[in-house]
Amino acid sequence: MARRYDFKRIEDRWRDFWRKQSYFKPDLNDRLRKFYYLNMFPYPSGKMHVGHGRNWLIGDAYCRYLLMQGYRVLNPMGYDAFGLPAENAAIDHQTHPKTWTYNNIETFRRQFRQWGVEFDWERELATCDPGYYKWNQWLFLQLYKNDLAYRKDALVNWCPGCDTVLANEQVVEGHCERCSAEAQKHELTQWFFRITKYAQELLDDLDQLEHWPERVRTMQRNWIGRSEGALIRFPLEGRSEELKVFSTRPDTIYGATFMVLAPEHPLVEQLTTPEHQEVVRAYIASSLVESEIKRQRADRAKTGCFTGSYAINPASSEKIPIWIADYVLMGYGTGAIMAVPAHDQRDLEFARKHQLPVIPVIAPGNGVPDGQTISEAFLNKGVMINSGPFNGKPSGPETIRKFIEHFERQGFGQRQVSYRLRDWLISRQRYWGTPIPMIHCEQCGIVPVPEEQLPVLLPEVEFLGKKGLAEIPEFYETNCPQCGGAARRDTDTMDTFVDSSWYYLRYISPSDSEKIFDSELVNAWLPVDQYVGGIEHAILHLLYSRFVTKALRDMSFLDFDEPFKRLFTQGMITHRAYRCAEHGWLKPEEVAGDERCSRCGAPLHTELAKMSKSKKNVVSPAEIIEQYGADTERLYTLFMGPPERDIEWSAEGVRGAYRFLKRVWTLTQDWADLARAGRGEALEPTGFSESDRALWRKLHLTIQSVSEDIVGFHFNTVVSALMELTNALYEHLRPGAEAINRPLFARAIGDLLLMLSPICPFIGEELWRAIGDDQGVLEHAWPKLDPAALELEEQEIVIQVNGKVRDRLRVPAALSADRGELERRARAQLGAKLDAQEIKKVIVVPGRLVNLVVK
RNA sequence: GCCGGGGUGGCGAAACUGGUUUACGCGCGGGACUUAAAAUCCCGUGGGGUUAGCGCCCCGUGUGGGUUCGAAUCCCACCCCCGGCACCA
Repeated sequence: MARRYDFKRIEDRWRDFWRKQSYFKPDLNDRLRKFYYLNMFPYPSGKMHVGHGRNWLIGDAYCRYLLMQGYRVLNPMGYDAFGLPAENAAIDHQTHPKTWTYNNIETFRRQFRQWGVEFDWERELATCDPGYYKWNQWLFLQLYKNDLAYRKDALVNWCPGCDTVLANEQVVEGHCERCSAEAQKHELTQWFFRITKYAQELLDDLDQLEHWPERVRTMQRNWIGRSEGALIRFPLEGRSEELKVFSTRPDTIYGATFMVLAPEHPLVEQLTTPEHQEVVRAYIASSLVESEIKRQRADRAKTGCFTGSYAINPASSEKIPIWIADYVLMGYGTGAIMAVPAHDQRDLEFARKHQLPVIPVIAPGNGVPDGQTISEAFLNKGVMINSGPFNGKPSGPETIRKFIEHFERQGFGQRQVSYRLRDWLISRQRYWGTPIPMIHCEQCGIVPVPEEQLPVLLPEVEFLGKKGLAEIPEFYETNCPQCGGAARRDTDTMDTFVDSSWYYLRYISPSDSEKIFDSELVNAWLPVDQYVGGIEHAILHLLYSRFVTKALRDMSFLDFDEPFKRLFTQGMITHRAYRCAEHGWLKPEEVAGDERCSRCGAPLHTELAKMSKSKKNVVSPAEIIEQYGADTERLYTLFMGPPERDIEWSAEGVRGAYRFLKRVWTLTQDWADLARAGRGEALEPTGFSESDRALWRKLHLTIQSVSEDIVGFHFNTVVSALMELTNALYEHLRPGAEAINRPLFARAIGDLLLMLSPICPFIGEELWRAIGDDQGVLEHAWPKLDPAALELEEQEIVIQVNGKVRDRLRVPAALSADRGELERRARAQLGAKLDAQEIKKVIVVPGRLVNLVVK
């Protein structure tokens, strides 16, 4: 009588069904129990593999659960569609980035449908749509108006592979994060966003984000890199200018025996005396040629040269030489330092190399160190020496504070906080991005495009390959909005991180052509209640979004401080990859039994890697769905391990998931008549048999743990709880139909199906109908926990001797909290074994155990 | 070097605020069904010792200590793995 589990027969029906229903389309005016769930929108890059699926399957399961809990769920979808990769791919595929991108979007839509992943499709957006990037430009203009966007000359990271500028964040260990080419330094005039203005708030507010993973907050803290210290002005010998330095150790100023400037420092030229000019110029030239990576290697020799000029140490009034060296970076602090070799390892190395004096100013407890001979800078606490009025004081924060007060009184320094965070460079010299809405006029200078003229459209040209807008006169030739004269458009496009820094706001009113978003609705629906995405965005995207939110708040467009209330970062799905020395990366089917190449028999190199075409270790959802169905992929993806962890895809694991679904299918189909009959009958716990009570309790234990675990993203334990309940049902049914309590059985199997549905919605809907309900699963309330069902009649109590389990005891629940009774029973049960031993102490944990401590 | 996370069976992993370690699944072994295989179902499965057998004993959550009647869980020291930052003054 049981029909086979034929997933192919059922899946399409439900795909169509969900698409027709309005479950996933909330009315935003209905704000009671609202929930804004958001996955980080994807870059449409061809086809998604099962690793990409994790994010969407988590989200879909979570939202289906929320719907059954009665939430108004907003879960929209869009595409981060601009950017370099689209352009590079378009070049490779001989097509236009637009064609390529929209084709991919179409593929993504098909894949979501296959997975059974639903969204509010009416809110779908793509950042490359003029209706979207218009507001990107508008945002730029607002930032510009508020002095948060500005232009400056900068030595920028230049990628020779991609022919464009990179943000600091896109340079990983000196290489382009995209194409791995070694980054170079170029001087260009570029647009920046003044994110540093918010450095302190971005740092402080991390403390409020208690529902963010600790490691993400830590990464952001590191990235912002706050350090406290002092800004100190050193007079220059024979000049009116001063040299400013930042130091976190102003207490060591008496030990500052020389100054070091970054080679790019603006004062270098003036400070270099004629007799040193040649050497200095040569040094600057050589250090500029050095790439950033090489320069930032800490183990490099400390090269540098003397400028010929001197500064006056404002504390000691000593004359000290000014050097330049490339271990001092122009981008941090003031680009110049006071060097205190006795208490800074880098300065010490430099001093030794160039025979500069070393004066200790903090002595450890055991005597005064000799500046001539020390080989390690002293960084610990001690007592101030050689420091004028500060001699004898203990070093430490208190003394640092006194030093700074001293500087302030003397007028040569003050407290200062410095950040590692730099302003956000957003200019890109490529085609496929949002044009920056600015016009350069010879007469009027830089003029913003008037808002009513937005969007500045990307020209519809035949794609030019690697060139940018600067090669398209039809685009850049324009008139000045102020004087009407001939002028030139800015030909840079924006970093795509600008596009993604506010898209979560746009979903609220995605097709509004009058304004960027509806402030009133945005304030009602945001912050996003739950944001989910990959850990790779821990810094860039999340920091930029936080910045933009704060900037918009300060411009009164919204009224909250942080965009994402909760954040969950899912781990990567990896897969074994095989490589033959002779034949390169191999597909799994080209690998012979004992990890040898099927062509040449050579032993293979194997590694666990992120799925990628190049390593040929991609698992395609289409294949899994063809063979086992979408529910199996969904189930396995959520069951394979804790979602925040990286994990290896396993073909055997997939089969296990499939086996479980078949068990649920068979169980339900075999007993569907009984379940249908039971649904109409009254459920009466007082009349339960012992076996009924056990099932009833198991059901409610399952409801309890499943509900908690979904909210906590512990989908792996959700699935195992459902497996346990299924096993319990099989067990319960073994004696045969006569003994079955029909309404109980109907309830148990119905609740099982309801709880399985968020994860496996196809089989859920199908079997839900099979047991006699004609309403959609999502129209049903989530099973309700009855705490009374969890109570036990009898409890098992562990008997321990000296903390080791020796026996067990069954007691009526009523007695399980009775310490005296438990002890009595434990002693009685263990009686004989104990006789020779003296019981020194008895510990009773009600409801759990009795521990007899014997001599 | 600094910061964060982690280390539990053959494998992926469970274990609530210290209280029965190893749930659930994979794999493996045995059995049933079958002419056979697949599929399915049932039983077993941390290591070692002991027993004819029921059992019983010892060891066991990276290592070494500690706190406690009792530690995967708390404390100290250390080792290893993953991630972030790092010549940032």
